[in-house]
Amino acid sequence: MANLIEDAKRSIDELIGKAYAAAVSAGELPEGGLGSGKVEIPKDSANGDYAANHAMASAKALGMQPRKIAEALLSHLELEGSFFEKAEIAGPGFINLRLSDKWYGEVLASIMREGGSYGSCDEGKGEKVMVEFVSANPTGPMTIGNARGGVLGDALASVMQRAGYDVWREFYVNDAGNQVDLFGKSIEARYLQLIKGEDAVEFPDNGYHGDDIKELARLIHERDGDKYLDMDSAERCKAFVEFGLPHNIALMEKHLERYRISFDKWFLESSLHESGYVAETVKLLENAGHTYEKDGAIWLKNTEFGADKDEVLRRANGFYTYYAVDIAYHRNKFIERGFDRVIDVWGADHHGHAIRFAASMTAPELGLEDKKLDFLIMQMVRLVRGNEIVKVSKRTGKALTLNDLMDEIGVDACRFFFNAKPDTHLEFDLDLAIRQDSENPVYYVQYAHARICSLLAALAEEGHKPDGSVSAALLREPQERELIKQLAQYTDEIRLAARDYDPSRINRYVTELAARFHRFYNACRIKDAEPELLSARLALCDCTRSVIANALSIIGVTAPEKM
RNA sequence: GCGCCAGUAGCUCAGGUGGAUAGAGCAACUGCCUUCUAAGCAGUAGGUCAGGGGUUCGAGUCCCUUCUGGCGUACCA
Repeated sequence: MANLIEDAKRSIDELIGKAYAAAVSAGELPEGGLGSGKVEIPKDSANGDYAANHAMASAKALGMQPRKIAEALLSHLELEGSFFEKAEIAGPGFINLRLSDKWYGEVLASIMREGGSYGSCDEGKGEKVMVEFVSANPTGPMTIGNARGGVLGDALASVMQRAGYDVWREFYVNDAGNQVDLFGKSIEARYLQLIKGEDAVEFPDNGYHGDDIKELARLIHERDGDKYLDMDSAERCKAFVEFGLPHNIALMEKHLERYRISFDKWFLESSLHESGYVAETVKLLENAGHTYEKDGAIWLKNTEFGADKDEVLRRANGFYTYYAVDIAYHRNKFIERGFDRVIDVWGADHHGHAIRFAASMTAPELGLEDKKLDFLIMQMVRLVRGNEIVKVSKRTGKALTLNDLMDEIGVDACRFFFNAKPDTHLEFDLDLAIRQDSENPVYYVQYAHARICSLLAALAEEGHKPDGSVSAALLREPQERELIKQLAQYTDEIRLAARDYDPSRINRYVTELAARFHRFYNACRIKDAEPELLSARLALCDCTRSVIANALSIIGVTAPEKM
């Protein structure tokens, strides 16, 4: 559970606090306390490893010039035995500090000690969190948008697990409602076309045009022949849905498994209808006076909760809307299943719904005051082929599927590529994707890992093995220090990725880690080094290998031993 | 119209709650393999941070405004 970055910052606060007290006793600084200064890592390491602005922050309170304060503090700064070996004043009054061997040694020691759990922290304190993601309609194959939502949700869940949350992954299956009816009608049309000929049967407006629907019709016909021909349409569609949905859900499960995502639960929308939970939830809102009737439908007075418009809960035809079902579903998550926090990963095409829905969920009768509902809205993936924008739609059936994508560029590249910052639009060039081989950063990182593995193997043959201890005092080359500093950063990176719901930080982190390793590798020979130096560098390599593998496992990318 | 997200190098994107000279990868150019994996390293070049105001010691970052792009504003989900 080591976080050497935070430890170093805290240590500086303490050292400066002590220096201030000493300076006050010596009569060099006035009493009254030091303002709350901030410790930062300067962009340019010429300004030290850490920079403290305490002197500047308390200039007003102490009635002195920042540089004078800094000088007084510096003269009483006791660095002996600390994480720092040197301190100096720079610029308007920054106190810049340089890390000591002790700190570097502690970084490597904690990695060796904690192994695969290095980087974890207990920020989450065991809070029960559900991450609901993908939740693609089971009416067709998953698209490239699901590729993004998939890694985003999965990597977020991983990052939060490591940050000490008790995490649950869930897929919500929309196996009821209008889209499912349409799905049944689409299969029906294809089925009848199969028998009567394409021109003899009209295809429904807004129907699903994809080839997968034709395939379902073909499978049904293959199994049961003309059996459904004379059946009542509603009954026929019901039978087709009962065939098509499980078929599609199984396929999604299979493709997501290939994509290295496994859910704790596939939650069926239909179960909320069957148990009467939707009706009960709507009743709850009705009884509380939050609804009214208009044009035969039941409306939620959503403007009461600050939303910009009201919403239909039950349609004039007696069916509940997705909106009512969503309220019931989230009530179920919090109340029935006791999650403290729910994070829904949704596409930007649902952000309007997210805002209004969040408002609805504040209805006091739902009892969610101390619960937290968050939305991670990811922007759309824009598909281009060269200069041409490719429009995708599940209905028109032109979408590039997740599975096609995995075939073309591989799971590793896919997961790495799509783990991008959620709130930026992502441009995906199909032409580029096909030749996303060596220019893809995922290979750069994997290469670093493979390089270390083969190095460790080669040295093991000569009898050299990491022995679990290391003298950081020997690792004084700038490339070695930069590499160790990056290793130390990992814990903080996980904490921030979890806090900001931005697992793409890990991509950037691990790419930089690989870069620093490559630099170190080119600058520092390991094989022919003096025995003690060799041993220290070997340990550094082993730590790097461990952290690269650790970080890649969050993104869901493999760490190959050979390339 | 209103709302959400974005606009940073030729391209794709980083830039924790304002800090010192705005970064990386790809593309371009120049070097480095008889020595641990060259899928690598070192270096050069590339910028009015969309435009305009403002806040302050200090703004890519905060506020206002204009422009551009994406998405939303269904008795679809």
